[in-house]
Amino acid sequence: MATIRDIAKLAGVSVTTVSRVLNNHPYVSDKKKEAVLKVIEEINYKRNIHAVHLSKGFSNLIGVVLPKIDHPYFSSIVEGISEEAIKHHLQLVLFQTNYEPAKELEALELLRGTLLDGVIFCSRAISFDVLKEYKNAGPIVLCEDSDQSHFPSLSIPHEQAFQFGLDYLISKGHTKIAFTLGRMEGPNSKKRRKAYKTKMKELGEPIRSEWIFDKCLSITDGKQLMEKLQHLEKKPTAFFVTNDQVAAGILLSAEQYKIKIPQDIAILSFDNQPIADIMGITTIEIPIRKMGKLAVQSIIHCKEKREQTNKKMTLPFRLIERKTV
Amino acid sequence: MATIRDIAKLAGVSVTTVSRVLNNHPYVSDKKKEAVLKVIEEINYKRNIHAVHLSKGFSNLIGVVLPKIDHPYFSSIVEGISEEAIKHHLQLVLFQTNYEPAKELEALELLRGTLLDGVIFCSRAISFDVLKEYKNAGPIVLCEDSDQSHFPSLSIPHEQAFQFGLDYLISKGHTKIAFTLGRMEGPNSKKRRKAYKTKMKELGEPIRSEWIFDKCLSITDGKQLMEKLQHLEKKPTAFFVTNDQVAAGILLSAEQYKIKIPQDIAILSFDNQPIADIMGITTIEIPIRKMGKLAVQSIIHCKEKREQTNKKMTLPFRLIERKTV
DNA sequence: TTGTATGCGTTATCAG
DNA sequence: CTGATAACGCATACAA
Repeated sequence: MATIRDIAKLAGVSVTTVSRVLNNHPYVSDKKKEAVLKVIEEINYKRNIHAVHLSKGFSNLIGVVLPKIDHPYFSSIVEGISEEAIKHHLQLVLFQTNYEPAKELEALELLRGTLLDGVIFCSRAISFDVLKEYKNAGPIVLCEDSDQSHFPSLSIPHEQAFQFGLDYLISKGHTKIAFTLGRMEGPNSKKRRKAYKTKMKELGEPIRSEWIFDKCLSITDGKQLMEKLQHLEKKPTAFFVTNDQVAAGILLSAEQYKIKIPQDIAILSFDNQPIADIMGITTIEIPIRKMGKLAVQSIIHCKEKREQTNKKMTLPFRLIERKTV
Repeated sequence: MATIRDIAKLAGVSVTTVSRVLNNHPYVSDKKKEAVLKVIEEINYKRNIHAVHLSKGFSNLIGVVLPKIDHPYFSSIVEGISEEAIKHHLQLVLFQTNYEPAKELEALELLRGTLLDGVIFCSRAISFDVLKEYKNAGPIVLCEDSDQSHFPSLSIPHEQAFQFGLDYLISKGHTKIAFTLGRMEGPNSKKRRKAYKTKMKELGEPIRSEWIFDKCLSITDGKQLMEKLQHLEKKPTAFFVTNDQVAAGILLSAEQYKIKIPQDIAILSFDNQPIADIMGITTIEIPIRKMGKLAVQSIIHCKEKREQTNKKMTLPFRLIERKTV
């Protein structure tokens, strides 16, 4: 492989001049610049990026940590991240973790090893205490509704949004409300549970643990939910679900159980993905792509200012009324 | 940041010994090894990965090129790739291209610049001639039904599969068959078109260009298709569509047009994603995740043997009969 | 405007 | 088993 030294020799200049040309620095005479460019073209030179990284001390690579890329919520975030990253000439390194802490740590270790200029956690399983150990490893941003003040975070206000949704269901006459969560112990789920508890207390309704369904993320989970519903002694009149996928699963299997929506059961979900539009699902929109973009901007901000921010960024949500409530 | 030199000094050994310990080389006395490990632990040393990469000449990073991550087909491939990559301690660098050649070239340039140890094209827009220029840059694998013999490729036999699907529709009494494609000029689409042409000729049916729909990829595209169908003078009795998403879109909007499936129109699609199961879509299964896994294995093979293979790998497909034909 | 010399942090070579 | 030293390829103070 040819190096800048080879180029320098062939073009009759110094390596510095070659480097300057390569990096579009000023103070290079047109003549020499041309000579260098010519040689580069001739021998089809490409610079060794590892050497650039080592020398500069950074890489333009950022890590994206998520449990599963094959889910609309996460692939939407990544799409947002990707769009913004391209603008800033950043490359994305994907960490599909299945919520295994070891995999999440891998990303953090690479951050510390300076392979990554920053890490975006779309969701996480590792504890806060572990995360804090990497506080100084580089920029980290969390896409979750977080109360901590160590890392920047990015989310809709889940508690408020969930309360808002409950109020909407209540305004439609529902008091018997069941709900689903993606991951019971996830930060966002905790907020949702809290909102539920508060609101049920207000209503004077009991908290029925059998009306809280964990690990509901996919369209398949929604379908299975309908089966579980059959075995419920006391049935709710409304379902407030994790996301549009779950809602879609419910809708698609409602017919076989002779359940009419919204007459028998109302469905309210989160996200507002295309499927919600097509199936007429009433949902609370989350600006998922926007979250991705802001996450990248946050990383860049930390990188440029060389400072660790811990800004909590709250994004707006809004109700999209359609036909399931 | 601490370096191995610091460690060496603190532990009273040479940098070589430190390096040996770091890389689990033999021929290090337990005593020195322990001393080194102790210092490493104490100062919380992490090695600089750029330096490792520069020194070793490779990076354990592979590029994944795709138009859009937010589509079940592509996120499934990536999931397969990811699963296999983890086993081999490879990290994935994502290139979301929107089929812009410049973005695809970026991945290839990084391959040439040795940042990437290999590149997997899940789909591509650049021409073959351009691609060939990177033949020697490193391992490249194509997830497409390809006739070329320069790069390894990985796909179901699209022409055969499409013929098979047509035969199935024909066996069910259909001869008026329309179809959709993701990208008219994509390699896989070309095969499908070819199969269609052949089969229609056999049947003595004319090729109606208005029965061929391009750019159908998403659930939304499927929905729009139903609207377009209304304006067709002569209507088909069956639709053979790009993937399950399109099929789902059709099914979900059929009702509003008072179209019964399969009575009025039969639907056959590709992929066999979860939504096909839930909606009862008859589909031709493509082992998408498997493709991702094999792609990684192919890259690794090239890397290890230091040889460019050009093996064309053909994966099996199979019909999943459900309720739409 | 140009070039020399040195640093970036690790691994590999080879002599001991 | 151990260590000095030379790569790896580029960027950049500093000197000219």
